[in-house]
Amino acid sequence: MRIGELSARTDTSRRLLRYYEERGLIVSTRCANGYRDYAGNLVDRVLQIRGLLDAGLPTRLIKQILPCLDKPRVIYFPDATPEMIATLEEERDRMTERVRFLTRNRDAISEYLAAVKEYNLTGSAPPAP
DNA sequence: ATTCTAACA
DNA sequence: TGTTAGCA
Repeated sequence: MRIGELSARTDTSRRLLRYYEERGLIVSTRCANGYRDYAGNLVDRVLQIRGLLDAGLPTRLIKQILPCLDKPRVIYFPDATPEMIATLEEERDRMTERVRFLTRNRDAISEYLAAVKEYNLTGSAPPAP
């Protein structure tokens, strides 16, 4: 598929897709006219990348752990330096904290919503506009 | 019509 | 990241 389709299927701008390629996060072949040609499996990969980026990981780290994200995770760890391991452990812990944060606020909103619904069912009539 | 590279009111 | 220019 060309960049337009990948962009639509991943809800990612073409500009960003070219940038990810420049960073070595994704690859593409070229058609005779010079247009980039992407493999279908990249849809999942781009989504994966966006998730990692959103979690706060820098592209250079993502590039290193990307092989572990593919279907056959039979990849060996060539350049798994202890520094990188340490950084990843930190990132993982930050993600854990974020999950706690999000879970807490999601639950708070759920309770608020439940309370509002209950009020509308039993409370008095709402003010007229 | 769509994509490409390069560059920045 | 967006946007724009000038091509192909």
